[in-house]
Amino acid sequence: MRKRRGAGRPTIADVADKAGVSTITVSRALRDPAKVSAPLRERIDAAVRKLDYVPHSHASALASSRSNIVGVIVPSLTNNVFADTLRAIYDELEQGPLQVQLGNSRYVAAEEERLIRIFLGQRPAALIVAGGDQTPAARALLESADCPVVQVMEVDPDPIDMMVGFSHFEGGRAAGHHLLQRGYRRIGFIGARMDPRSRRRMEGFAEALRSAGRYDSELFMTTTRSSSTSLGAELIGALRAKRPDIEAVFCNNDDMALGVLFGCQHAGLRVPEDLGIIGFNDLEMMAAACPSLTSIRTNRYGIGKTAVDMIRARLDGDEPENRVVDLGFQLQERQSTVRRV
Amino acid sequence: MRKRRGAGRPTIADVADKAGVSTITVSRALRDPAKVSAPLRERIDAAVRKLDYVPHSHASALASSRSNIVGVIVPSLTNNVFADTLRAIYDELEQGPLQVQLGNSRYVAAEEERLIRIFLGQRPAALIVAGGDQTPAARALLESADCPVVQVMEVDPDPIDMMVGFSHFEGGRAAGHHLLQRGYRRIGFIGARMDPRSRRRMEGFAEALRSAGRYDSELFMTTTRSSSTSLGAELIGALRAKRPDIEAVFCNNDDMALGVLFGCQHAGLRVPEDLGIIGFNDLEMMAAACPSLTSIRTNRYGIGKTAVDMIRARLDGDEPENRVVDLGFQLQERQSTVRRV
DNA sequence: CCTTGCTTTGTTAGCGCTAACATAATGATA
DNA sequence: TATCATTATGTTAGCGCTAACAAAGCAAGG
Repeated sequence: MRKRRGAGRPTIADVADKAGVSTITVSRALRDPAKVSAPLRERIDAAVRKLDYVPHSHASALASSRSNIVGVIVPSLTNNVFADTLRAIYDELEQGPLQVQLGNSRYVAAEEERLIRIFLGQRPAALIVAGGDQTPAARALLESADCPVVQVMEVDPDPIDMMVGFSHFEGGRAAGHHLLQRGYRRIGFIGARMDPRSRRRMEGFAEALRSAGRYDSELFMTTTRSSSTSLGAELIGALRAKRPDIEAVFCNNDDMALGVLFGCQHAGLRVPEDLGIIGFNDLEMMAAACPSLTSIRTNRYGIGKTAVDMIRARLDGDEPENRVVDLGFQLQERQSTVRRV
Repeated sequence: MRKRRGAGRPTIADVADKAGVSTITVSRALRDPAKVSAPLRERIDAAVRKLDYVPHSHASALASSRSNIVGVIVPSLTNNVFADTLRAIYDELEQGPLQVQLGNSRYVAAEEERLIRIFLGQRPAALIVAGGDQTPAARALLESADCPVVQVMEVDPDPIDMMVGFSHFEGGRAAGHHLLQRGYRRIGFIGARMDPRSRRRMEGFAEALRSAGRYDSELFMTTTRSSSTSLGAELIGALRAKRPDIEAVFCNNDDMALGVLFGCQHAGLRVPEDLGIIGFNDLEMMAAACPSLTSIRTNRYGIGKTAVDMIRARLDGDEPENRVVDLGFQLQERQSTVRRV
């Protein structure tokens, strides 16, 4: 006789045998208990426990053309910003049967497209992608995907499907207004990586300065190198070498801002007296730093939570009220921008 | 007639038709091209490209009882330590067909066990789990898993299967020796979370002090709260309130160490003159800080890379030379422990 | 009592792929 | 040339689950 394959773990048929029902009844009892009468449900649950049965997710996915996988594509694993959002997604999905599959696009659009292709090949239950700057091909793929798609971290009037985040442009503008209001005049910008979101922050910031007649492109310094604390220290050094008269600087994220602070301390400059500093994201360390650092607080955890809520709603058949949710930001004013007059 | 299901994307049968071969030949051409003659291979490749065929990973997993999923279970998503290791895993696996499935146990052993169960239900190609402190049930599950299992971040003479990391006990001991060698006498410890690895660091540290007759339990302060920069500042404040004579402190990680530095700065204490500080992990910011912070450098990226290498070797049928790889650590001495005599 | 409509359970036939076995084609050897 | 070993391809039967349809059970209404 031909050998049987697999034969390791108990299958739904074993559970059905033990409970004295058909396999489809077991299937229903596990996926939608309301569809099965109480006594059968109990017998089935008992059999499941006794056999230590774990449904074979691949078989389920194949039979139903729908997996329990939520694909998540982020551009970085080491960036705390995404870590918080990811943590929220994991926390939220933990309750249900959905599993996260995480992809790292490393800020490369082509890589993101490749990941979208792979994920779609697995018929995911839903997809979460960071940002709104997909390649046209990637966007087309996502638009024709027959599952909910949530773009996170940004807002845009024209989402692929659903979207939750905030306006980076407005965040940058708020940073600019804050420094102007504090009386700073020669105001600069330091930006690393300069992905599309950082660029929009910079544009909003420049816009604020421009509308006050304070925009000076010489005080803007950017690089495509990835952001880090030491890079922040390095760039403020370079910027001050070129323009020692700079009074305040907006950093495209908090790591850079912390680096600027360290750079000032190493150079013997006082913050905020000699240089005002404002960061972006308001990571936990910003409040602890000495002096504490002003930043634009963003609700990264809330973004992840909302994304999952939107997916859940859609999977339950409800249409979310708004396809685009703006979670906003708050300016957290701290010592690093308190200018003595 | 009964409706057909699925019917969306092209299947392997479509490719086989187009190339004029059988499905199994297509299957072989895709998985192991050497098994198929060159002309057929080319016809098949052309058909794959023309149809934009993506293999259905669930069907493959079901048929072969083996998925292309590498399950990774870490206790935290926001801890930079794991982020670096994860990044290495993603970087390495990107080349091949293997996909990462990431689980977050949040430092809860029962949650880790649950995740192991779920992952095993998917017949993963391999599993990577953080640390060596699984519950007995979890350990039993992993021992009977018919796939490679790598425990990362630690070393232990008795691995479940394979292991790569370093000795936290020795790391702690090195920190202790360093402070002693620098002439510090009243030496303390600050630890948050106090997961098993932090505890082993503390034990190694205490061992070093004890062997020099310098161990003073009053100078050790721990909490189960999760570590953060502000918590570091808070704890050093509490410790100094109790024992103003403390001269140096080892922190169970770098976030705490940075917080201790900030706490000292807020309190007007000089580092290292009034207090020496040494951290653990040597995150990027440690070198940039002012003063720069001494730390124990660990090779987190290397751990992830090595874990994948070990898995690859095993899947290729080779037995790795060593089932336990110790990647060690280096003491990075910086300004925060330079004591003037 | 039968009909109607609902709920609960079962039967059957795949989902798309690959393991195992079968066979044909090729080359090497006696 | 016949025989055997090897390689290249094909046939068949599932992997474990669920969609679609079928049927049985039950209550309410006429």
